[in-house]
Amino acid sequence: MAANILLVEDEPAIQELIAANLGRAGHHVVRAGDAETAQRIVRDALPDLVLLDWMLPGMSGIELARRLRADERTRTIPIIMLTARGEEQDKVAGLEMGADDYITKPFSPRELVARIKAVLRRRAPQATEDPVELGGLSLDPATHRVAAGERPVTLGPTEFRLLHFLMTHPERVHSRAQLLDQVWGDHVFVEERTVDVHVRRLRAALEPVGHDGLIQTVRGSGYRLSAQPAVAGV
Amino acid sequence: MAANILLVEDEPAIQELIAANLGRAGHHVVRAGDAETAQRIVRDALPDLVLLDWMLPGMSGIELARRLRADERTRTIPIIMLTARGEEQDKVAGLEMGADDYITKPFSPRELVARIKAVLRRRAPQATEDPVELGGLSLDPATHRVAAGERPVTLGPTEFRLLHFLMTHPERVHSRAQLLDQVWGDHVFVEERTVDVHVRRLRAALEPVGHDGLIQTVRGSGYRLSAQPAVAGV
DNA sequence: CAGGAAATTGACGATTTTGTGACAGGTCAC
DNA sequence: GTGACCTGTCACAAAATCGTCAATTTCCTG
Repeated sequence: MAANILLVEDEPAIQELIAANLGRAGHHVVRAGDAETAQRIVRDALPDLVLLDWMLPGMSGIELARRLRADERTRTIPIIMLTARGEEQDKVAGLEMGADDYITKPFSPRELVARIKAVLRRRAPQATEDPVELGGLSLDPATHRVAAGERPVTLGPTEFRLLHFLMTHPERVHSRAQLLDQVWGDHVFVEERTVDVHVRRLRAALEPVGHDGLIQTVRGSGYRLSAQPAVAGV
Repeated sequence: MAANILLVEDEPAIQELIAANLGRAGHHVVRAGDAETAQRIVRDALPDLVLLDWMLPGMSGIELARRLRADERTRTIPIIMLTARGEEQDKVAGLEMGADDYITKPFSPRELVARIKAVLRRRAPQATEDPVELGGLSLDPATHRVAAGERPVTLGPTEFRLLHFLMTHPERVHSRAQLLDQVWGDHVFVEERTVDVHVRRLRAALEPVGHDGLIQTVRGSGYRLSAQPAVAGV
């Protein structure tokens, strides 16, 4: 249950206190004093969870949260907000922004650790930065490129993440609900049928480069990416 | 995705509101106004999930949660806490107690339904995920594939579940009623003859790949899957 | 060997699930 | 601004699957 946690907090004393407690709980903590630094660290280190103070000098916490949610690589990283008492409207804004939880200062270390545990438990591990290759189709998270042999494939952010997940978990059938969890993140509320639409868009992008049978429909269950054809004819 | 949900809430108005929303989402809701009643219902009905208000007359929600976690049979039933704003310390206790999630009042029906779905989903992966192999026939729930040696077999969802059940319970005779319970679910109302039809469809799919005698009819009793020939005679 | 119960089979309409095209908002770079 | 994406949701079309029935066939009993 140990995790890499990025702590974004401008007050040194509080930063120290929290870091000490998280360290004692077995987590590895990286700290940032402002949102800009935090943003860079997130991109570089892709932590498992971000503990985010709402009141920051410069870019606000809420703005940082928005940006993390806007970037497809960081979209699914859980965020826990730290808010001062009485900033009710901020909480609402934060939750709408896609924060997974919030905690009001002052809080007990015990509570903080418990919430982190709960949030992490909700999320399945995934997302590597390594390039993936499968049946002539290659995808590189770092450069954000997809290619079928020589020919490049252009995808929207969501289709890219969807394909990335499918390629890193091939052969297996994924229900629409699981795909929503893994690709969209479990804090979003979207219709399951939305998955169908994105699968269709992905198929449409893959078909002209000769990968039409790649994503298969398993009726009643979900979708599966497989190099093998769904049925071997004859 | 429909589930049996136990709602533990003492305030009639809220109880009504939540129950209505869950009902609309396709869940079957049983209600309890206090922890003692709830405890009895859990033991009798073993619901799929417990929605538990923290503030209850008599035994508190937290105490109920503790007892559910202490009992072997109820230990794995997911619990979602309903808390009022500001009951911070209770949340901590609840999460440490093993609640799977919590939601703060007031909440939107949509969010509640979404969280329930998420929790049930996480609980979903069962031990039924293991591949089965029997007499040259293999079935893998994870990839949703069936193959006789090299040759793939295509099945509809119901035939797939039927074959899965038969392969995990081979050499035993199952009555039509038992098969309906196990494969269709014990709540559906379908004719027993329907089982015959699906057995036939399954046989039809298995026969071209050399597994014709696999599913045997036991006249007057039901069906049996066996690698052994039906009769030793002749 | 006849009678009848039990099981198989083919057909068919109803239902469920998935594919598709369109559309209204929203975001972002210019 | 504004125009080029991207997204999530619909409504409808297309396809696959389901459950039931009635006609047959099989099999046991007496």
